[in-house]
Amino acid sequence: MGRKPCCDKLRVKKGPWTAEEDRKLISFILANGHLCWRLVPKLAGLLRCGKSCRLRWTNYLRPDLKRGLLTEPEEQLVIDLHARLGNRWSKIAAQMPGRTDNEIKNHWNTHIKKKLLKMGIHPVTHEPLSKQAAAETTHSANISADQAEPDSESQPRTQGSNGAQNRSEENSSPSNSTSEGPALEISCLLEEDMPLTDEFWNFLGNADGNEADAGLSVSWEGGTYDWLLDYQDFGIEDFGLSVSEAFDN
DNA sequence: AAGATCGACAACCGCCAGCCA
DNA sequence: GTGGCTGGCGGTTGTCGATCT
Repeated sequence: MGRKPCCDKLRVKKGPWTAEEDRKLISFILANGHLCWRLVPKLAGLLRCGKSCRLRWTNYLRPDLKRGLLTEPEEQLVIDLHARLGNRWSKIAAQMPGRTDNEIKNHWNTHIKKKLLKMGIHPVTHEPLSKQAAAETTHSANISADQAEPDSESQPRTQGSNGAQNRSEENSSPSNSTSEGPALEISCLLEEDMPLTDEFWNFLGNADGNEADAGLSVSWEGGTYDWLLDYQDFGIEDFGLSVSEAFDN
């Protein structure tokens, strides 16, 4: 297609972020907002592509992120939402303040999927496995145990038939074939997306040289932002301050 | 104690949608 | 209407610590 890469790959660093890079990114974004992500690494003095900066910020550095494993109620919510929405992790994450799509996706793949299989529930259709097995017996006999794991996600990846395309297929979620049980319980949550993100960015916008206006007085002079880096380890709740409270002030 | 294997999660890749000139 | 650019998404891979042999 001749599309230009999002960055000059030859001069871009890849791999795990260092504490120094994190500091630079946090410092820049809280001082300026993210402007255009493509410009962020340049202006912040980072040898990363804008995309990488955006991911690092949204998935790891954002101060409103919760850290640590999903709680039981959160896990149940993920299962319910997945039953209704399928692999639309961003939509699922939108219903769970402080959690990212990446985090939920990882947790699904490493924990919940196995948990559901153990419980005899198909992780994709949310149907009982026995029912699913009956439907698949015609072609699963020769497949190894791993491959036999009923999982549409392990189909050969054909770009264009993946999640990106699902986004334009509003009713492609597995819930179409399931009973309404959990889906009804959460239907009220799906009326509209959580507004948290916008408020958060408004907050950052206010931080444009005048943090006090945002209700949170943060000193960036002299690089005193260690408190923010600490969120990575403890989560914002551990400071006795919820994000919504911060916005309300 | 050392190497092999596994599991969890951070990060990357490639695609699409939407915006704008 | 068209093409380029950016942000955002989901799938996949890479890395590293934990556990096992």
